[in-house]
Amino acid sequence: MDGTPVPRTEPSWLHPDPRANHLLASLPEAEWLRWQQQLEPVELPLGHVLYEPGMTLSHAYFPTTAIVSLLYVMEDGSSAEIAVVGNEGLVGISLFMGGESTQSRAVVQSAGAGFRLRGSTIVSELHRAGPVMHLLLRFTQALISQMSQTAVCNRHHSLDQQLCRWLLLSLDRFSGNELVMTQELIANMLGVRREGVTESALKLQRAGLISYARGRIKVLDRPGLEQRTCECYAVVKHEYDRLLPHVTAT
Amino acid sequence: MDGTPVPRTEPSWLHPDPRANHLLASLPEAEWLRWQQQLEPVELPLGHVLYEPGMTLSHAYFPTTAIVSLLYVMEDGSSAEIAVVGNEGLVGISLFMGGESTQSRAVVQSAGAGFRLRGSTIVSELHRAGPVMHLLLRFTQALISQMSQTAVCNRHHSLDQQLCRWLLLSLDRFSGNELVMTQELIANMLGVRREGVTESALKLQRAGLISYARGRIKVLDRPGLEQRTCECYAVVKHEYDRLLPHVTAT
DNA sequence: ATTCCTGTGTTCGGTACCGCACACACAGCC
DNA sequence: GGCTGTGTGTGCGGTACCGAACACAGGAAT
Repeated sequence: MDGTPVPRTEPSWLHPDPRANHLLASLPEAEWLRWQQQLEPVELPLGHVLYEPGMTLSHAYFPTTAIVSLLYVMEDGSSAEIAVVGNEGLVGISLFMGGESTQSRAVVQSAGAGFRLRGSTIVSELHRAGPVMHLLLRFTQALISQMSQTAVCNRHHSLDQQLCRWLLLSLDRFSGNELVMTQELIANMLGVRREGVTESALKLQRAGLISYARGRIKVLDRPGLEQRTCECYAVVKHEYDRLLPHVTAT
Repeated sequence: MDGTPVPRTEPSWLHPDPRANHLLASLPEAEWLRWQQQLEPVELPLGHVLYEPGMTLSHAYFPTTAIVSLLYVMEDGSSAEIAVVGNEGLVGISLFMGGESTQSRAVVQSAGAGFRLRGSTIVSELHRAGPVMHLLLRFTQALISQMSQTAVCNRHHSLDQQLCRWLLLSLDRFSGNELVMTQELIANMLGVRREGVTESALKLQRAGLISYARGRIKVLDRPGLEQRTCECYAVVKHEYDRLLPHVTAT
């Protein structure tokens, strides 16, 4: 944790330092000062929907301890995760990309906190065509690579591998080794049956990589997961590290 | 076709009006004049690789009659298409998004012509933070929606539906109703077996929607294809129309 | 303790696609 | 004509996942 932690009276896990978000942390001093007063702390409870498909966005969200899924929900109700955003990024790129809306839904996958910023602030910042623009665009590029890899992974890899990838991606966006997440929810994210997740999770459990108990996953052997997953995880991770050097957590 | 078709001595199919590319066509007058002299006509033969994963890009490509696939090739050689770009867009967004390279490969899927522009020109244009920036970003947003939808489609829809989607997407980026494309190549794009494509194509043929003969697909009943495909096609098409109103071809 | 509910484990038949092998069909070339 | 190569059709067994049904287990409420 970098930045300047100031003691507060309110619980610190609720609104920690904005700079726990790596994008905010890597803002140059001048921009940081401009933004600081405008950042609005928000609580992001599990399942909370930041935006729905087609909805005009008003704010961009910078998670600090929360994890947000970009989910696509089909006409028949089945769904698939397009990408995950945690403290390494921001939710709501369509604000500055143009169009002001997406086809996807943004749902809080792991409860936590974050900050938000009015869309107009971001847009005007983009127009300065300075370092913030480059930061935002590089993050978008990283997000694109995650989406591409999701497409590829959905096509070619086994559920076992995808579950590992998903756990690792979530873990990277989360401090600690325990995720609060039912198999049912994971199945929604991956766009598969719950039973499939059960089976894959059992394999991982028997191999001693994780321990699973009623919605709490504890990761016991991270290297083991990395060994079982497909190349997709590493590709995405490298791309994030390359494009957002400040962000290198983990 | 908009723009101003001028008779030429050279074969017109080779280097038609740059403004056959809809992005170029929707440039404001001032920007168009700046770019015009810098646009370099290029021939894009079938199978030509515009860039490889990790390669630093020098130019952005604006197809006019060609279609380019953004393809991801895995370690084991299998592949999957991430998105298609034709005369509605440009190839090489990573030039201005930052990072200057992608994890994917850009391959000419249907031979034709196009124009290219030095990367530095695009970047400096972006820094003006004017209408061109918005145009480029809106196109990127449209491309993102295509990628997302590919991910979803790969997860949930049958090969039959995906083949229809693929044909329609290609058709939208192509004038005429005949594609030159072997089943083998389509299989590569969709990331499936060639035999699978054969079977699906047969169904379409028996239904009288297409006719297939040694690498030439003639589309006989476009509405029929639209009826058979999944929602993905319409979603992507609407998003392109919404974000790039000038581009509305077909 | 009993009940209820949520979350997890298990089974079974079905299907869509895979990998492989091979047969055929058309085109160009000699 | 016969040859060759490329593109397309077909038939196999195998497997990964689906849909549905159900059994069970832990925690919370009563």
